[in-house]
Amino acid sequence: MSNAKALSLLEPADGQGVVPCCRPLTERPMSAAEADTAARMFKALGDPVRLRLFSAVASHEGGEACVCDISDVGVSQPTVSHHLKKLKEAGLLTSERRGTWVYYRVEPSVLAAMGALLTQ
Amino acid sequence: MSNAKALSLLEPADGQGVVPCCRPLTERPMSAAEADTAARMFKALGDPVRLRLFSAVASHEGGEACVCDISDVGVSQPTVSHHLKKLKEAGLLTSERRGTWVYYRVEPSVLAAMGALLTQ
DNA sequence: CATCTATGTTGACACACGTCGAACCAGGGG
DNA sequence: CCCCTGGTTCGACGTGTGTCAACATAGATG
Repeated sequence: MSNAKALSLLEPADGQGVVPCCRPLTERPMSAAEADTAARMFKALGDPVRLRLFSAVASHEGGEACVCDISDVGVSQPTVSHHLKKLKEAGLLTSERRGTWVYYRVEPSVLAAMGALLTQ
Repeated sequence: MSNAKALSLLEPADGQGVVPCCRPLTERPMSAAEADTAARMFKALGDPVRLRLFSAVASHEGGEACVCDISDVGVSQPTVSHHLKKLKEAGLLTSERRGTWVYYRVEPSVLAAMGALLTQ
């Protein structure tokens, strides 16, 4: 469950954690490496079910949501679990088990980095 | 070649053209319909080659680029053409033939809408 | 321990996707 | 008219993806 920090758009900060990077993709042509990591995150949001799950977590009060709160998106429960895993692997979400339930929350710096990428 | 206005995140303006819409996906859970159209655009950017092509067009001087200017991304030329078509279908690019060459340019309002979606 | 609820994992399957070579279309010169 | 160059379309092939039912695991609770 350690989330492996994914392959985000983020550079490791000096000591720990991550910092936003990435200037707008309108500024200069992206390199192959940049495109590779960024595409992984866009791809994660490129499925309607995943996008709804991500939005549901992001907009939930307290910045986190239990699976039971957001699993009403029209697909089976295993499918929900599968998509949440994909979002986690892409570095967009983190998860934590507390008692009976598992809570997901968004990785805010990653969201910021993607937003910056699409700024003009 | 009329580009069919795609299924963008954009609402048709009163008279013509499109206007940015879409509040941040952190603001409230996306509906199925919203997620459907937005996911189509994220999906289009979810491939490294397409992302580089898009970035190359977006960052090219004059806001437009001939295919010959950007087709050096490591895949065959038919594949480049295929990806550009996908980006066009997603509403991210438009194309126009002028004489011998075909020029692509980004749909700026769409870029803005996607950026707004990822704002916190 | 037995059992119930909440999630995750596995295996299978149909379909979508990325890629290429070959064939094809559009203009611009000879 | 032929041919060259820039681009798109076609057909095929292997791989990836979304989905589900069935099974497995983690805590809570009796």
